[in-house]
Amino acid sequence: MPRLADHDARRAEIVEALWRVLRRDGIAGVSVRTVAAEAGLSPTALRYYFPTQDALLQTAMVETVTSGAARVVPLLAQAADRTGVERMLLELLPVDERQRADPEIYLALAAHARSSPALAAISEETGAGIRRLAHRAVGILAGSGELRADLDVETTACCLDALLQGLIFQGCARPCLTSPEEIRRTLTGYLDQICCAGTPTKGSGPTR
Amino acid sequence: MPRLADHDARRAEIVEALWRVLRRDGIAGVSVRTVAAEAGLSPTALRYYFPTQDALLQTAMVETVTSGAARVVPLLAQAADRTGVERMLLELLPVDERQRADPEIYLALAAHARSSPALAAISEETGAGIRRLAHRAVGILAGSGELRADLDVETTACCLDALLQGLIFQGCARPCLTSPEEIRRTLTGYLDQICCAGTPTKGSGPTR
DNA sequence: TAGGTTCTGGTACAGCCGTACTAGCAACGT
DNA sequence: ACGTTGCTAGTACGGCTGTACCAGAACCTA
Repeated sequence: MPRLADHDARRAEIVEALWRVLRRDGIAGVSVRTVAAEAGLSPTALRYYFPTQDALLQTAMVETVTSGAARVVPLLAQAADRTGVERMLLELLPVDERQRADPEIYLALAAHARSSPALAAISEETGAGIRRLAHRAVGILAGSGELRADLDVETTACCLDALLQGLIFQGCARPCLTSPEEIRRTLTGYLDQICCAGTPTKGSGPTR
Repeated sequence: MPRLADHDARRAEIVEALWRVLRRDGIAGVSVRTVAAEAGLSPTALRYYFPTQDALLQTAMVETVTSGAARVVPLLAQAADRTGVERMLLELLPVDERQRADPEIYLALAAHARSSPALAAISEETGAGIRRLAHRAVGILAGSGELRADLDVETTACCLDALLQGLIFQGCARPCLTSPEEIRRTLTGYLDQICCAGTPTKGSGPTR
């Protein structure tokens, strides 16, 4: 077996090229040829690794989601109070250039879901994941006693879920209107709303 | 001057055809030909009213936004307390089939903004409009004395803004996961959170 | 060195895209 | 009745799309 190139590494390179094109030109700019050119390959070479365009888009979206999950899950595991919850949730939001990529790609592909049932399924599943995350977050706050006693856990989790998705959407679709600082401030503000006033959480504010 | 067809009516028909295609097949299914066929016209006839595809997309998006605004603005004008605010905000969310159309179209076009600066501008402006609306809503609650005294108006408005956009995104992008009842419940739940517990708001408890 | 496998570049095919042109139809003013 | 004008259908062009085929280069094994 000659020319044993690392297939997974090659696929990763191609997916990253797709991400670059996607962020630069939107989903409309993504084609087999443009992505291949971005990756420095011929369309045929790309097709060797991804037999069809839909497969490419699918793995690109899955890769994006798992990338985000890889960042969040460890933080979730070690989060035990509001400070930990806030740190974890911030990792999900487009608050800096590095983290901005994932949601942007995710949104672009989610919008394309009507054209591809596979993408729709991934999008739905991602949404469910964020919802679970919101539930876990509220559960942690309830467990640590920081959640206001008069709040329903279920409803609060739904609110947090919607808030997160809204911040993601705003931060990606309208970066000019929504600065990272504002995203941080809004998340902190909401946690202030749902947490007991007695708990001194101000320390979690200045992130710098 | 013969055959004096009502241009505006014709344009409206075409825009509605575009909406139907957009909701059925996503932005990828929208082309001059498909929209023309949906409207029962030849591509040439369509081109007579919209000289270019971008113009068509632009007016479709503007029309969507103004359609939503036309529903919300009167409700905003007469909203003086939480009940009015809630009614107004519900008009903005995809809680029934009729109202689902606007946000769906808006989202699809917003996602396409990277390919068209004009769409991006409209999208940004729409976002600013929703933000203003959130501010007005919180302002009304503050004016009626229903807003919790310990809450910052500015921060609460940002939270409400993000929550609304999140609900819109969820309701449109993942209708299977987010039922209209849940959207209503989440909005009510959030208003419960930011309003004084003392104020007896209708059905603010268990929605069913 | 010969053989066999993995990989890649070039080329080709339909098909759809946006846009443009041109001829012709329908209706109104005169 | 007739020309003028508003409007529409047909057709065509170049370009880009996804996909497919095929010859050949690169490399390991023997």
